Amino acid sequence: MPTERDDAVDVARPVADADATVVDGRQPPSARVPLDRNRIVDAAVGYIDEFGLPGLSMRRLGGVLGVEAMSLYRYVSGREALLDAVVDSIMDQMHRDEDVLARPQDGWQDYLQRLAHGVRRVALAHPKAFPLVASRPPEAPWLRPPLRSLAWVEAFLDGLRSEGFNDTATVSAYRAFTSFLLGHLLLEVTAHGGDVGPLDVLEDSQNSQDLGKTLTPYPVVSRLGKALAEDHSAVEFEESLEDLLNRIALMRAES
Amino acid sequence: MPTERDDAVDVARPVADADATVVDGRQPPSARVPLDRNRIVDAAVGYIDEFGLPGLSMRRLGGVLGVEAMSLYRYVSGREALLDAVVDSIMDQMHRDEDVLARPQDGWQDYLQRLAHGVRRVALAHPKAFPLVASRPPEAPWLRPPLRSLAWVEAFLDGLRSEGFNDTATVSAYRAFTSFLLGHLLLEVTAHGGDVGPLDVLEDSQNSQDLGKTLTPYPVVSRLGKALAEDHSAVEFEESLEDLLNRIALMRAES
DNA sequence: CCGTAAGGGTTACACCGTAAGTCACATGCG
DNA sequence: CGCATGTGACTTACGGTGTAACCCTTACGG
Repeated sequence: MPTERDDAVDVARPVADADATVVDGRQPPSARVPLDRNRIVDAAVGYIDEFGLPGLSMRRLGGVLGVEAMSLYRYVSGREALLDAVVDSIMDQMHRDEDVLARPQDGWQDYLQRLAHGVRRVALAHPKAFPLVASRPPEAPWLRPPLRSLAWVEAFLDGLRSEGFNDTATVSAYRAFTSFLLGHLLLEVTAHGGDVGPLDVLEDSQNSQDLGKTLTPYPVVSRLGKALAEDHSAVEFEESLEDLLNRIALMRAES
Repeated sequence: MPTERDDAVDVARPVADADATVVDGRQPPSARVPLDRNRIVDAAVGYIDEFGLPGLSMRRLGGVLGVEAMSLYRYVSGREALLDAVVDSIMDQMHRDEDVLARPQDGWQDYLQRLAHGVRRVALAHPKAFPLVASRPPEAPWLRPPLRSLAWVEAFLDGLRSEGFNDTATVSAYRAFTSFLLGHLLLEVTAHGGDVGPLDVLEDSQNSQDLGKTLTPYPVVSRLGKALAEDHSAVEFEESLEDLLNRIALMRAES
């Protein structure tokens, strides 16, 4: 019994409702254009890139896809799983972008350089999404269900093993490399407006803009503020990466 | 038209309704024990430490404090502000724990060691909360409203300035130090059961535990899994920190 | 004794994730 | 051809969330 609610629904109803009983007979065979998991995940990534993670809801994502929220549940088991898939998708983007994950060919140093820059490029391409990636790392796959973005981990470990790293050196290098990327890119990305705050997207515009010289009890901070805000992090990334590679070289030698 | 919904509200109504008018006359002066912002924030920190960030809701937090959710809004302007306050509180805990933030006395190297270990101790003390801290760094205080955990930043910058670092070296050191801590501690903490990021799942216990030898298409990962899961990260922290200090020494010299 | 304001409770609303049921159509089989 | 079956999307419904707006009780200063 349809109960005819006061129908305040003002969203655009796509199609196929009011006249379902009429002849219609107009649709070519597959008018349904079934959505698939990839379309959903891609839409989610796009939404996060544009509006940020907090605004992403199942209903809203459904709206983007011209579909009711519940339809998504046929392809993703829930919001959490969707976010996992988003993380995976972003990480696998490296694989598509170019051969970042290919076995080392010019020695492990260049290999790690490629890897690092690949990840950095991905992070900067999705500043709003990267904190999400960072906050759910490969999910300790060696315990529990597994399945996060293991292709990356596998490529790293395998690549180093094939370059003369023994097991312990490989593991140490993995940890050093990972934490380096995590720290650097998180910092870089949040400086670039990658926020995690829930729904401030709309506008926070000007309030209390008369902070001309409001009392800041932190003199050094306020003096160095401009310098801190500046963005030569690309250079710093390069330098830190070089140091990291030196350290990894020591690990390899010590093995 | 209000339509008089079927009013099925069956929640337990607590107290203080039927007999409010009676004499009572028993309460000593301040029976209300007014809650204040600190009590709220502390309760929030405690809740996150115990149950994780995702489960924290205003109503639940109110319940912990024996208060209705809406009463919290008199002290914190909303959930987001509350989380900001939690981050601040955790960061300021360093200040209380001991004199981590005191000006350098044994040279800047020992100062930075103290700082690093102070932060690490805080991170390990609140593994469930640290990802939250990491995901909202000092909020680029030099732009916009400011006010995150600037005491820490100020201490760092001031400490280094007083130890012969010029401005650019100080800023570079700050960035290197911060990203180092971010990366290392995030990794360490999430390995220790730190919860996932911003606003996520409540609880998903064991499902599909029969992963006896499910097909893992990642041979190296599964072989090195045990080693990756092991936890000698304290040692690694120490070693990486030492290398970092060397790098910072170079920055100081180059200035 | 009466403002008056603060501390807290109560109601209401829009939105969220999602379990469960339904309906339209495509495709198989007899 | 008719009918069973399955699939993909829509609909309804429920409990939970953050929070705006209002109400009530108490404390206290005049």
